[in-house]
Amino acid sequence: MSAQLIKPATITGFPEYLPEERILEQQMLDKIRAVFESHGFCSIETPVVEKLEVLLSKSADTNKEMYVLGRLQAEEKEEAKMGLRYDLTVPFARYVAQHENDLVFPFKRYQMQPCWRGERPKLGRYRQFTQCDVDIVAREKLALEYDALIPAVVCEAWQKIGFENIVLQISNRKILAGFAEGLGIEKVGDTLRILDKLKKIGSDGVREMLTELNLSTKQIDACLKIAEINTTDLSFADKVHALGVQNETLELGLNELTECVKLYASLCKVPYCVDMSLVRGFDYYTGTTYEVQLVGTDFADSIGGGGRYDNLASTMTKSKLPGVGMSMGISRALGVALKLGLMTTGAKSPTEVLVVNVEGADKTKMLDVAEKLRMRGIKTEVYLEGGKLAKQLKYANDKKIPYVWFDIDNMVKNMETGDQQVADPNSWLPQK
RNA sequence: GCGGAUGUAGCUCAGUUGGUUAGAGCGCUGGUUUGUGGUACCAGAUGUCGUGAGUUCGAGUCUCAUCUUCCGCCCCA
Repeated sequence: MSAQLIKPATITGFPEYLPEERILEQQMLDKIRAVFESHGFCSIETPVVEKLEVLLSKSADTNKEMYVLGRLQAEEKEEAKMGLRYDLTVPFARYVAQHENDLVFPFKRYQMQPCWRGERPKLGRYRQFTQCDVDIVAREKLALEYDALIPAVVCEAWQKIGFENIVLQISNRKILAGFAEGLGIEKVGDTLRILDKLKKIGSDGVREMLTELNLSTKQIDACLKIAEINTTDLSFADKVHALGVQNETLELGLNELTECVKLYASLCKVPYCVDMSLVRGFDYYTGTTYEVQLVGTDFADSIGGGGRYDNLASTMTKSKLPGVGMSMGISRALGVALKLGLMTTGAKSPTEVLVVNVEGADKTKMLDVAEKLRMRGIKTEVYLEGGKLAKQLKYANDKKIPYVWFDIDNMVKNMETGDQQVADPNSWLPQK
């Protein structure tokens, strides 16, 4: 009779959590939300699906591992016209362009939703992952101060959810771009992309790739020199100037970054590191760029990043809508933290109190006790079916429920210490 | 998509030069303990050895194919 059982399995890269992991994630999301809202950011959500023309509007790079969507009933040759969002920034740009007349600027929003990329999964890299983005978008001109505010808010959020040991990497694309221009390099974009790999492939690898780009040895030497600049104070500007390249964009970038870093340091105690090789993959960034890195672990990838984008919506509206924002890679951070033992899971349910069914107990009274506790905000469940007390206590223990209530004599048992004492359901409070 | 590995109980893994009933720890179930869990002790259950074919008297062990997962590249949270 039994046909071959289907092996229950998720598709690699699409994470799903056990209750205790999900509780951790929920707690993180709640705390992040609280931080964002404390700074006045409002929440929006956008559809998981966008038109391909929107998704590809700012990076026509079809090399990006993007999921496209079609219907099973579609005509055979019908071309895919929609896809799953790749990040939250591009849909946000569309949102702002579309609803421009209904929004109040500068528009401050946060968004916590999943994104999809068809990449090869590995530790901290998934095909579906949740991002928490905060962005500020203005009309015409967005003050530079916001470039400092955004990382301060994001770093505060990271700290609130238990990532104390982090560093903010910061740079400004105008510096590297202006520098390259000043050197007479034509393929500025490609050059920056290669320099971004410095930490990963080393100076020899970068030199090799830049040589393939037909840069002169002199140009390559200069590029490597600037990309290797790495400071934890404002001295980066002097170090860049010492390389002797003159360029207007370069100067603008240095001034912006100096102002930004100064303000950031006064807003936030999370250490920063000015890293000239930081460019980031998305080509829509036009100025400040950030990455958040875990320190003291083997995990080298960033857990978040972002930057300033002055023209993100330019393909969708004639209005000028400059913005700056950052993204927190919450799935990655959680996955890595659990894997590296930076965090451990706790309870398997939100229950704070389990009302147990002692033999001879009055079920109405049990439910009444539970309701009294709930009315005061204490999360309470009732072991209605009864049975052996040992089994009920094991249930509480397995789920890591901190308190058990014996309604028959109004005793509360602390499951951690084993202490038991008489309590009044109208006034008792769990110790947090 | 390309390159390199991996695959044995729910989990982490052992399994000698192919040899008969495939193991450990953890977890799980039950008991010691008729109102008290978590510790301890005792007992027990569990596997088409990833899948399919081949070599062989005999395959978890060898060969081929296929799939899966993992690690790089690409890309990036």
